[in-house]
Amino acid sequence: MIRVVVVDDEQLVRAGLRLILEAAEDITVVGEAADGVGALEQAHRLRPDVVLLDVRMPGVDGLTAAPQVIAAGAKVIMLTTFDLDEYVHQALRVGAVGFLLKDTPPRDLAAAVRTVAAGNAMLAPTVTRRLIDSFAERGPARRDAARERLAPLTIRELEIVREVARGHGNADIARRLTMSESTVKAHVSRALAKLHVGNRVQLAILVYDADLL
Amino acid sequence: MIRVVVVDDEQLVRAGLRLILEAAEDITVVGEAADGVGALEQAHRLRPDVVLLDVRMPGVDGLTAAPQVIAAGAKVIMLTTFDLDEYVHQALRVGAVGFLLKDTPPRDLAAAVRTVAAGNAMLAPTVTRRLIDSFAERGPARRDAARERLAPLTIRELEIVREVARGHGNADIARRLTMSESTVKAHVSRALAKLHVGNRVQLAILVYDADLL
DNA sequence: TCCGGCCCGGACGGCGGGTAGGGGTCTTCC
DNA sequence: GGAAGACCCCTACCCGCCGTCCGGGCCGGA
Repeated sequence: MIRVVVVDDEQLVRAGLRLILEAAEDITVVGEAADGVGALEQAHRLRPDVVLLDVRMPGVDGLTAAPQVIAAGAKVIMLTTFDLDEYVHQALRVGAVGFLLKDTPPRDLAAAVRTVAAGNAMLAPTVTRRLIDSFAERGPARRDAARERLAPLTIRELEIVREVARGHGNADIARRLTMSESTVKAHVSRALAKLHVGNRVQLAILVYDADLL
Repeated sequence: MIRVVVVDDEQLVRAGLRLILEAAEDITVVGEAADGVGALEQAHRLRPDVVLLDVRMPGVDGLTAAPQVIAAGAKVIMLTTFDLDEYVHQALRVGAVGFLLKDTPPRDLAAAVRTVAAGNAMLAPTVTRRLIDSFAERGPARRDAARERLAPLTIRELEIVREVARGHGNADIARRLTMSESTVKAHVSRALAKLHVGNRVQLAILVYDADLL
């Protein structure tokens, strides 16, 4: 049985959600709250599997409450009437695994709760679309290309180049890796030659593109 | 009526998909193909709204065919038995707006076709989950923070700092922006002071995080 | 044995970063 | 209207760090 808490400032919405969810035999609504504070309190006291959290609410809103609710051990599905980019970005960043519009059909809502409870994620189709778009443009296209370029480097060289990309000077790197500054210079120099770049900034750019922190 | 083409190397799978989709009254399967070449041919000839494309196929597989199918004006939903990260990344990068596993229930499959035809996107829950994860860690969190840090810079300083982040030397920058090398150095120096960083590599890192190319 | 990776030293030229200051425009305040 | 000040852009000069080139030594594996 999946235990759910619904949080919304409008009592009518809460009632509607409860009605929809209770209709499913494997879901039970164990609590309600009208704002972020109540949500957090219920999350700690009732230990629900899933919390449906309205984005906008008077007092502490859903977005600010979400991180702590998640920390309390619950999966969070955000609910909203409008899927503004700002909301979505922030919600997903703080760890929400669902983002639905309030016009979601009942059966999809129940399905979302099950999906999330199972450790997966569920987004409204429009949200999914935009998430894919933002992923595609920033995709791992350059990443693979950059890694290809970094391939000829030896282990040690790569290690030093990563330090370079962190913005450290040669002296710093020498200290961190406990070696002579001359050695660091030699490694950097050979890396520059292998990668056909002129200075350490371009070195850092490559490491950055390759996504190696 | 949503016009669909199904592409899979196994005839049995194609028949199954056709059966499922034809059961929906607003969907009609107008064509089938067994590989990427056939998919592209059908896409051009039949102009379907949606193409269901198997990832792995003998000959030209779905991933390589997808870009051209999309270019032909169809929405693409990728199908696969295993949701390997590599597949997902590549598929979404080339413009697929759906990614489903072959164990997707019939009604979800039809729903996915409708969703995609409406211009939105539909992913398998497990895929959505991992997409969110990769978004959260690489999200616009640092971007905004970095832009905040770069705020105190003047227009000109920012202009120069961006050149720095491209890996250009001071002399290069001076030539590009038609000013003295001394001037460039001064700007860089003041930028370093304002941002409280020690060298130009860290400067480049900030610009990179801020996503200003 | 030779080869390749990893480590070190020294010296040199050039680039990078700090400092000081001149000229320009705009606001503020008398 | 004019002076003071703030801010930005530009420049010249000095020095430390970076990058290169020359050495060389130590190890592991083909």
